[in-house]
Amino acid sequence: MLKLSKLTDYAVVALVRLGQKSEVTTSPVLSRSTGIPEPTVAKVLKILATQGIVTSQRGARGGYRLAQPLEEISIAAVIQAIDGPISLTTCVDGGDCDARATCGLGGQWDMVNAAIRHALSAITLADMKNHTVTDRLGGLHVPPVPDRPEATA
Amino acid sequence: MLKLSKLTDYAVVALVRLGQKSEVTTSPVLSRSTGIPEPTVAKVLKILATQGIVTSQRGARGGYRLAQPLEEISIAAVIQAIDGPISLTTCVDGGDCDARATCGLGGQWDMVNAAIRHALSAITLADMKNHTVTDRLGGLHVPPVPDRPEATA
DNA sequence: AGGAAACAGTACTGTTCTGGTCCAATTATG
DNA sequence: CATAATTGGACCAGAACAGTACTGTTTCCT
Ligand code: FES
Ligand code: FES
Repeated sequence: MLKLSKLTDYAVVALVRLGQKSEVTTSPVLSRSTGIPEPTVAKVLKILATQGIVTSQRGARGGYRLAQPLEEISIAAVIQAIDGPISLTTCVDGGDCDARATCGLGGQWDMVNAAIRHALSAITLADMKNHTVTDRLGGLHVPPVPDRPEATA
Repeated sequence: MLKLSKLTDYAVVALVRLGQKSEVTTSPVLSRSTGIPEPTVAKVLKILATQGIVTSQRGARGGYRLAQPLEEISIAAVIQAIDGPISLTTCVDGGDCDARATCGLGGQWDMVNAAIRHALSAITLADMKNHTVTDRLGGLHVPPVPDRPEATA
């Protein structure tokens, strides 16, 4: 459905909230603060820790902290941390496609894929927090769209 | 994984190949021409027919034909026909999100979502065929990313 | 008219992936 | 040193997806 997992959405929310705290924060605290179920936010933070998005402190009095400021973390980074690499089609980047030889459209998907990746890389968590996404989107608004004839059912 | 279904990939391949034929073409022929397994290409074409992307001719000597020229069919249209609507997060467009009230970042995802949708709408199947995707991509390359917003924390 | 070719629709099955839960390892505290 | 707090990693259930198979309907050719 071309949708990213709910975990990724939660990750963004948790990270933005975490960026507003200056001290190490535990999963339960973030859960209450964001409204995300506690086990889920815990899992998300765990994954983000392995990917280096946040740093973790084990043991009592432990918790999580951002490894980088919000401005340095892009949406794409979060998506890749949770959802895995951004690959629109399975063919890109050496996927095992049966029709690779005969499909005809060579690395065209790679281009589209790279475009999406760039777009998502341009938006940071700070943009999400400050609601300045619209501002950033001016760059990727694709003005030259002459006509958009939808499928006439 | 932020990837669209393999069926969608096949759909694009089949449509491009179909656009190169001027006559009605059958599923088996398209299968041999593209390398996609015959049952799969049949299924894809069936779906595309219901969505009005292609027109079908039943009976012997039947087959499929494009309902519109390749230049008029956008990638987004194909994706929506096969994969369903493009909604990056479940929250957009009235999804049932538990943390809707507390998540803080309001409709920010909607903006990102709309940007992706626009980008995919700007690329047509003809671009895929003619390998002119890179050309179109100039519009959504997001050059203005130089300035990082100041840390408000 | 009869048979063959091709699409239409449905249903089924196997697999993958997501989302969520549980228990073990680790560290500060008293 | 014992305890409590907190992360880390493994595990399991559910859903979504891809692929396949079958039956029915329509149309052309003989
Ligand atoms: S490589 Fe997968 S369809 Fe072309
Ligand atoms: S509405 Fe779903 S996380 Fe904000």
